[in-house]
Formats: sequence, C-alpha cells, structure tokens
Amino acid sequence: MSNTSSKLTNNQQTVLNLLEKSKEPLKAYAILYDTQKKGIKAPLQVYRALDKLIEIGKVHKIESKNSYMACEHKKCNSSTSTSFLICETCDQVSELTQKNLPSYFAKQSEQADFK
Amino acid sequence: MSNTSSKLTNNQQTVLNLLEKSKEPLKAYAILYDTQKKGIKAPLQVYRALDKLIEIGKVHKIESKNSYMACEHKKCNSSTSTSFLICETCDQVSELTQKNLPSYFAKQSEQADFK
DNA sequence: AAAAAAGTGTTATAATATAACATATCACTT
DNA sequence: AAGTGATATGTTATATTATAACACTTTTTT
Repeated sequence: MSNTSSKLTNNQQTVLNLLEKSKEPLKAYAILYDTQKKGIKAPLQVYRALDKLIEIGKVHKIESKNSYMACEHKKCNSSTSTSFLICETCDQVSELTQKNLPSYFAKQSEQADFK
Repeated sequence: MSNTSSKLTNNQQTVLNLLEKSKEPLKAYAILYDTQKKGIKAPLQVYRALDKLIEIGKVHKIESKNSYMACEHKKCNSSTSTSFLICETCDQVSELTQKNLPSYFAKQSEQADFK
C-alpha cells in the first residue's frame, strides 16, 4: 500500500487537525493537552501520530524548538530537506519552499567526499 | 570585555578539551559522565559551560541529535548559520564551511518578506 | 577596596521522548 | 468471510534532556 495516500487514523487526524488550525508550531505536550477532549490521553499517542504524519510529509519537526507544524504545501509529501526562517524575537516561523537547497547540499556533500 | 577573546574557566576548558578530543558529537550527559574525574558533578555545570562555549563559537549544537561538537575552524568564532552533513546510517558528521549559505538565507528572507 | 559581572556548586524539578507489552483494527489474500 | 501480517492503540513506567532557584565565590572594572 502506498504511504503517501494512506488514510489517516483517528489519532493522526486529530493531531493533524490541531496543527493545521494553529498559526505557530506546537510542542508535543501542548498537542497532548489540546487533544484530551478528543480521547488522546498519553504522550505516546501524540508521538506516534506525529511520527506517522512526519513520515508521510504532512508535518515537519522544527528541531531547534522541539516543535511540530503542519506543512501547508500540498506537494510537500516528503520529509526531506525542509528549512525554516525563525524570528528570534517574535518566534514567527516560515517554511522555505525553494528547491535549490537540496541540490546545494548535494554539491557540498560531493565536495566534502561525504557519502 | 571582549567575548571572543575571553579566557576559559576550568569547567569550560574541561568540557572543550573533551569535545576537541572526540571524533563525534557528544551528548550533554555523556560529557557529564566523562568529566566527573575533573570535578564536574552536575548537569548544570555541563550546560553552563556549553552555553558559554557556544556563545563564543567554540562549540556548535547539533539540534537534531541533541549533541555538541567542538568547532575545528579557527576563524569560526561565531555561532551563526552552521550546517552539518550527517550520515543517517553511520552517524558521521561533517561541518559545512562554505559561506554562501547565510547569504542564501538572507536572500530567501528578503523574498519571503521576513524581517 | 568597593561594586559589578560572571561563574560555581547543589538540590530539586521541568520538559521532552521512548520502552515494553498486551490488545485491537485494518486491508489484503485465499 | 476467515486467516494472516502489518499497523495502530492504550497504558504504565521510565529514560533522556534541560532548567529553576538560591547561596556563595571568583574575576574584572571602576
């Protein structure tokens, strides 16, 4: 079965809905708190849903903030090479959409003899 | 007093020495474990030393791995815009040295109307 | 020397994430 | 429609990463 077209389960859809409504990236425990009325009761349920959503490219993790955000780009069904602009004072986050970054890294890898 | 030329304290030097000897990035609690004979006894002492070392550009944090590594580039006394190539199978880490990445992001920010 | 700034040591606790295990559901094949 | 394998769920407990708060010390600047 194809991953990218799989139907989401209840928990996954609940988490995704919340992230899509949110203007900002959310933290796992904030997601937990906000989905308790929807039946999500433990951290693991959140993390498992996030894992799946990230895997299919619907959600990106922002490592430097331990936060998660829905990906608004319909075609972005891949979890490779995402970058963000993050304002250090107001925390505004904006995802980069250009596609030259991966090729930049590819070139760098080649130059650095990195497999 | 200038930050970039400040003398390091005992704890800071101990942590930096360890990181410089290491081939790979180290995690905070691994640093703690490896520096106990040097008198570092609590996580906070490690994190405080790391904070300072990062601030003066001697160490970079690799967010996706919650790990820290010494910066081998003598001129890299700044903590801005560092990037790493990380092998997902063998965990080899290599820092990018090229300077066009910051300007790439600057251009992207401008285009995205991001201040 | 006095004041200001930076660092230390310590205990406790917060925040983020995973292990382990038993059970349930989905979705495809026969 | 029953069996099978893969995937998801619910739950408890625990591991991992990081910071708060406070009293004290050392270094640097005035």
